[in-house]
Amino acid sequence: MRRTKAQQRQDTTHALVTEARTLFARHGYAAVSLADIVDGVGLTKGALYHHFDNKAALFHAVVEQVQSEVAARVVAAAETSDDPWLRLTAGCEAFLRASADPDVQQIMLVDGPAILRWHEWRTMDEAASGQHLSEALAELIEQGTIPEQPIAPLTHLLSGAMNEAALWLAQSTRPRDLDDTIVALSRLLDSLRHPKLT
Amino acid sequence: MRRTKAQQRQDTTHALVTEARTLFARHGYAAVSLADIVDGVGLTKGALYHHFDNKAALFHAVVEQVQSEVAARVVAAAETSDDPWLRLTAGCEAFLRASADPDVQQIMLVDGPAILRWHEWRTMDEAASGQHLSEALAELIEQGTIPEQPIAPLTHLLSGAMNEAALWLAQSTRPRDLDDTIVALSRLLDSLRHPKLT
DNA sequence: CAGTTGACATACCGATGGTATGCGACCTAC
DNA sequence: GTAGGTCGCATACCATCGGTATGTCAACTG
Repeated sequence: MRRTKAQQRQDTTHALVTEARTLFARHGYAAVSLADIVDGVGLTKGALYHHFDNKAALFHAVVEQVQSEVAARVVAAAETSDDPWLRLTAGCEAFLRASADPDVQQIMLVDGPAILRWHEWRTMDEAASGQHLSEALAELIEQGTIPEQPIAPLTHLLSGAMNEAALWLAQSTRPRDLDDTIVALSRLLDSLRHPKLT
Repeated sequence: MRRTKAQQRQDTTHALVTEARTLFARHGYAAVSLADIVDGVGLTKGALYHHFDNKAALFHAVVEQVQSEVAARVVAAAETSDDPWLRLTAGCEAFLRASADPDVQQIMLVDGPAILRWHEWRTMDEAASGQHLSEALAELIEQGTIPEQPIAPLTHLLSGAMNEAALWLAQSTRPRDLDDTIVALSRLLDSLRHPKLT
């Protein structure tokens, strides 16, 4: 049962992040104490503070994990097609479905902006799923599918729309709501490549 | 200096809510202690707990105040016209401008969903600005300006888009971003009444 | 194998949200 | 108008929690 130090370090940090993720997702950041987390892994606060600067730093690691998983699912969905437009719509739909996960809900969308100050949260979100969204939009503009326009505002409008929709869907009881939302989102996206007739 | 008890009660609660709002908006909910709040008003925690069940209840009252102000501004903007479509767009634009207020930012959009559990926050937001949005959409469907479709998903998509856009605009340095966002939002809204040509 | 570093545990502290209780000003009933 | 009750608030206190200081034993390094 001899373990190398590097492996031991990786094991404990991973265990802490995993346990923290479970508790944060279930009860919310504020309602989870560090004692709850370390007890669940059979460690003490000394171990936690050896690997993380403070509670927020541990939460940061959890958010990184969750966001990377969401980003992976979005990318996987987008890569199923070569057509930039289909990649955009597929990515958006994949994001909505991924956000149905309660972990994503509470950690990424509810506690994330409040615990990490909003700017830091935005930076992380940008680096994860937001990145692909703005890239997809840029590509569509470049190839002339949607008209020339500033990308940043559009990215935030769409990203915010999907975030809020995901939160709403989480507590919705009617299964139809998910489909209705995807349809409504598709309509909005479609409007980009069928600009209004003036 | 005799005050009736009812007035005294109203005065102190109002003072507490006002002071709490200032501090919550400036430093965020978690960073403000109850001692900070009562010191600023010249009272003690005893007074606070006589009027509010706990810290979250005080925050709830603050959110109610902020949301009612935002709703008032939205309604005022919407009432300038009789045309349902103009009332929708004017309301949306007014919401975006109202959300530029740092109080609205931090309290309503960042801390709100995390402190009040999301469902409660959503209920309050629904009762305030969200109400007018869905009513406006319903009216437009009824009069045939936009096609028949489920209202709830659309409401949440648009509401989320504006919330996120407001947060982004708050830390944006370029003044043009606000105008660009309003334009982009108008495009999305316009797509509702100029459905895609199939 | 000696000395150092790293991975934790233990013990402790200050701050903070929350509670129990006491007191004086106001209000009501007679 | 005054006695008893209620209300508005202060004081004192408690438990918990995030964070720190320090000790200890295993693992690495020369």
